[in-house]
Amino acid sequence: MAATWNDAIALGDDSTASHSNSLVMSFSEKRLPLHEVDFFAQNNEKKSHDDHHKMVQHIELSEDTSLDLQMKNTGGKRSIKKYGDERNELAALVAELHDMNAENHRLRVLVDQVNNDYNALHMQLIKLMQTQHRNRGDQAIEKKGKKEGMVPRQFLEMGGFSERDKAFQQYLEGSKLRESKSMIELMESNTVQALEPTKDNSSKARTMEENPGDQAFQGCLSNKVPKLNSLMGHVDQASETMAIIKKARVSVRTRSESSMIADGCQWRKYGQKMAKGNPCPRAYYRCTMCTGCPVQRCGEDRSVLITTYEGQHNHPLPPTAMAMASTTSAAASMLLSGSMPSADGLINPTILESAAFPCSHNNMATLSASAPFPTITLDLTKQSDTNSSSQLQRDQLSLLAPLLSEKFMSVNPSLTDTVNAATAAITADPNFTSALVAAITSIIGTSHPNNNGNYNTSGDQQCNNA
DNA sequence: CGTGTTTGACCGGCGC
DNA sequence: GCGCCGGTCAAACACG
Repeated sequence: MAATWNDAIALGDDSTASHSNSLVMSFSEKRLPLHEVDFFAQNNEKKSHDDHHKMVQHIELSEDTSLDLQMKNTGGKRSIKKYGDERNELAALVAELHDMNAENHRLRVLVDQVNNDYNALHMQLIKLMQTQHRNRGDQAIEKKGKKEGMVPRQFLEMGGFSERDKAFQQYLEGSKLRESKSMIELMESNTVQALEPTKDNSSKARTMEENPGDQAFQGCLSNKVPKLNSLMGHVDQASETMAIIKKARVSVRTRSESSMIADGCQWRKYGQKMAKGNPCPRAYYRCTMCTGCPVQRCGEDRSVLITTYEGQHNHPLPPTAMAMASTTSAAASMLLSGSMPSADGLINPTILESAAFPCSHNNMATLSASAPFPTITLDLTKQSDTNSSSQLQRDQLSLLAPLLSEKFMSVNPSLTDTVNAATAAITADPNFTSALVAAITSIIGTSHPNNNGNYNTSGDQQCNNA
């Protein structure tokens, strides 16, 4: 990584007087990375203004682990000096460098493994929720969600990610890689077991107590075990989580003459109310592409159309609606992940409420945990040009959906402060929200000519949900 | 006649 | 307990 040379190395040109680029490398008491050494040589080459002379300085490790500093001059190779006194020290540094590289590689493998495992578990959780969601009636779920309200923290978040972070942090604090690996494996096994409602949780807890090697992991869970157990014992946890997802809202603000947003879905108006403080009526729509689809929304204000998506489609969507649906769904998932309570309890809603995302030049995405349900708002009204330079197509927008989730995960080093994590998910990349907004706007812009505010009622879209 | 919209009534949550 | 308000229901109506 870095070399310490106490001796001044003078590389003088001995052939031509014009090539007086005496490279004086004074590294006394100064550590320079290798790339800086190389840059130093190249910079000096530029100063020479001599194109015929190409000087490449490199450090190579010979078979006897000696380190030679060589200079290539017009193809010639000349050994400058050997530093026998420094040989052992440099060799030790190189060995250390190799060790650190190997350790770095192991860390990369570990991180990749953690990410892969998390993704796999995430998919497993989604499948489980979908399965349970199909088995149970939507009405039962809605009633359940209404009665029980918010369920603390997504289950996978509790058992998996945050604990893995702790394990990784413990590794960084000096513990052995093997220990953290075993911890992670243990966490994953517990997470998987937690996803299986048939497991005996008490026996699992007993096993953890009997195993002294799991003390660390148990300590990690100590403050969360009540919550964990309370959740693990419930068969309806997936349904409850599904209810939360259904209640999470993604709000899109657009400027539109139409009373509806043309996003490719079929909407049926089932009510209209005059909202207090708003002269414009608020209309309520349901997705009619499938009976029982939980996605609903309302729009208000004539100049600024506010479309609020609530729930997730439980049926296949046409390509025209896929992009918007997947994006809003991912945004809702991200919102839920970020709105989950911390270890100290529920997040103070005012924190989320004030968590405005300073994306780009203006706040285009805002988080709101104001009652009754957490909402993420994408403000497209500040987009001056609906056909922005991004011009993302629908399929490209669909790629943004997993990006939303990945963004959240990648910048989520610790869930002890989930608000910061959710905020960082978007603010980490200033262009991300801009691209998202541009993509949604492009969809709206391209959809209008076909729909003209009236959605197709011909029923050409099939629904496989009986 | 089928489908979608309109609109007043109804219900439940929430604050005072 | 009461009233307000948001959300939903359902009958009446409109339209192709």
